[in-house]
Amino acid sequence: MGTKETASQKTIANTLGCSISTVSRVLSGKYEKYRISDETANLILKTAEEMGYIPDELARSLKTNKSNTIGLIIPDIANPHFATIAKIIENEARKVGYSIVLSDSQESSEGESESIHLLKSRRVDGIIICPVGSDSTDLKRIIELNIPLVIADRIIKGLKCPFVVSDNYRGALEAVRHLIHMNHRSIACIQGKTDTSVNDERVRGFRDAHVESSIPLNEKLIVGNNFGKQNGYIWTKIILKRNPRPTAILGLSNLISLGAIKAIYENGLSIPEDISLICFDEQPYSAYMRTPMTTIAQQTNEIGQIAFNLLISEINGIFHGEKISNENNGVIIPTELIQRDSVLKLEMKKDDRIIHNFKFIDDKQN
Amino acid sequence: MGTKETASQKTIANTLGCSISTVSRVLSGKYEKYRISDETANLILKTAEEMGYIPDELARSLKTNKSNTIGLIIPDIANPHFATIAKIIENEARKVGYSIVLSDSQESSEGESESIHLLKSRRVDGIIICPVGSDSTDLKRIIELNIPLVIADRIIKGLKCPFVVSDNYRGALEAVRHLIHMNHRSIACIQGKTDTSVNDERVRGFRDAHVESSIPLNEKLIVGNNFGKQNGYIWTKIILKRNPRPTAILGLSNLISLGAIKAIYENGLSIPEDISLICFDEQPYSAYMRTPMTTIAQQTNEIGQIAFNLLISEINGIFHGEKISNENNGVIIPTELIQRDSVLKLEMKKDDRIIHNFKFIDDKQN
DNA sequence: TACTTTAGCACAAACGATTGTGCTAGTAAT
DNA sequence: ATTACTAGCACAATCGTTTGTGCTAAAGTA
Repeated sequence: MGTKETASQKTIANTLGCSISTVSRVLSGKYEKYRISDETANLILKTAEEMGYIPDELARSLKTNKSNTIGLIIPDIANPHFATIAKIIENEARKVGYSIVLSDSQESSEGESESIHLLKSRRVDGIIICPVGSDSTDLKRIIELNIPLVIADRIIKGLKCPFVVSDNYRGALEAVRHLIHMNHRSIACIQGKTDTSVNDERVRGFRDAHVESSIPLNEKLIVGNNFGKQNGYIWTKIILKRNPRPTAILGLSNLISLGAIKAIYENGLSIPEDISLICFDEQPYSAYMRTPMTTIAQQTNEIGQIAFNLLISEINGIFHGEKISNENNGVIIPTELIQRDSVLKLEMKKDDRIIHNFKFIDDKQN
Repeated sequence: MGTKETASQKTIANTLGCSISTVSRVLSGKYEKYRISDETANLILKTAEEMGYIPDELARSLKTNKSNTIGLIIPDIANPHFATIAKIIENEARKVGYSIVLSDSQESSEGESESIHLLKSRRVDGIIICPVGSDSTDLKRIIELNIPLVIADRIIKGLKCPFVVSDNYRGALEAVRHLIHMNHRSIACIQGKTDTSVNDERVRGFRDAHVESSIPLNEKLIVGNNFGKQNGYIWTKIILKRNPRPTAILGLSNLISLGAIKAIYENGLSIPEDISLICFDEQPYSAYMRTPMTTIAQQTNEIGQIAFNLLISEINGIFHGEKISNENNGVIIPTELIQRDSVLKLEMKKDDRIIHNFKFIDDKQN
């Protein structure tokens, strides 16, 4: 029971007795170029308004070969970090007339492949992806098809495509430096999903901070395998049983840290008196925890903003025939260590005194 | 420099010397109905594979008048509550072949109008909206156009359209009952954006809880005007100066409560010894705050799930010519009070003893 | 042999827009 | 009066699909 048939240029042309092309030119504002009289133009504009004309973007895209749509693939949109990135991208995109097709890959490679396929079908003008793993075959295919692509939040090595990430290496490095500065010598690292750049860079920072201070690194203190709360909980439980117990934990994600906190409290210990904790990802509540958390903050807004800008450059570049992307247009955003109360300054033993002679590692990335 | 021209049915037909229609029928799996020989079919399938054929959903949609796309309008995708809803909807949608076009209305009516217009242009098959205000003109127009619509998380009165919301009234009612049960008699309510159903229902619950227990309600203790952190902070600061100071605060959003907590600590007070606090929205960190929070949890996943199911029903209903929506297919999801440590049991004065004779209000909604 | 049936496909018209080109009538120029 | 412009629009192809219908040749029937 269609109350109103939706008006098309055709309907307008028919009721007015003029041709579709005239209607099109008026409605798209190009009526001067094609010398449509003001009279006709106004008439068309008026009836279009009256009939509630809404341009069909699908038809338009089909003809112009531009969908004004960008695909966004996110591993978990419920994660505030990604949600923030998505928000910025959506807001920026809308300002310049793009819509966002959102895909949640659910941290799985299959989901990611599926999403990519979907977006290709929908002929998006470009794709921003926070990739799930380190496999680049799908992404390479996108590039081969000349679909503008930018990678956000995580790096995939060997892929010629612009990217933007936090300086995860330096973030971890500085966090551990701080721990060492507070005289911690036995630091556990609960990591996230291995083989992702985010995780591996953070672990690398963790390692190098030990190396530069000549602190022996106990490999058995690098544990865990995903970014979730469970992982943090389980491994903290295990670590707390170690003898001697580490004096500090570096949690490589916000959720990991939440799990760690749960385990610590469950065991009747307190932070930072019994064990210190630093976690990645500043959150609105970080300051309001039982003990306010020392965190490594990422500039999430900037990541979103830059990802979008990079994509627009790609789109325009490709659109004008010049492919501008190369390996060098990657952007690395610094992190910031926010010190609160979750790290305790330990008493220093005499023979440990040398350790403050940091041999600062020259940390080159990319 | 197009390395590969993208293959269309036309290209396939040309290289094979057969007609486009045959290709189409084979690729869409309807070749039996049209008696295409297995030989031809296999040949087409094979070359389609080889040429890397990807169906053009735009063209398909144009022809079939079905975009397999649903529009999702969210006031703030960075808010975990909405992000969770979005996630569920995306995941469910994908299972049945729909893509999501995401719009963030940024809590503004203009943003919302803009989004709606955009989605109409893109010929989405249906829209799920978490509306920003109480204005229904845009939404009415959607319904007039016969575009399937469902409203999630917030209600708009007088709109004939399926919806799903939390039982905000009962959530607040039970929270305040609990407070009263713990002998609080002077309870402040820091509210969110007025004129939204979420807020107004919660305030109504707040009021009725007083009424049913015959507790005098001090209107001056209902303060605030948006769901943000600032609002919670500012009004808590003000309230703490009141004399006598209220013994408890009901925060109508998670962020409001975070602001309230900040203000309370800043003033050197503690929770719950100096003042009790209950907040809406359970969060992953609620249990790990300085004092674990008593919260009113919403079943966010269910909201998303049901919103999606309602939309699919609408889409299928309309698609088959029968409009099934009416005022009665609204779904209300119960909330759950999660008791932790942020509410203190007060000593009861003698003359207050009657108050436990709850005249339970018969709370009918919609 | 002549006629009907059926398998197997091609033709062409849509869907709603864009855009190069062509056509007509009025005005200006010679 | 003829030619030359120009203003103002219409025609028709095209984007990549889908789908109703029509056509041809081989097979079956009488």
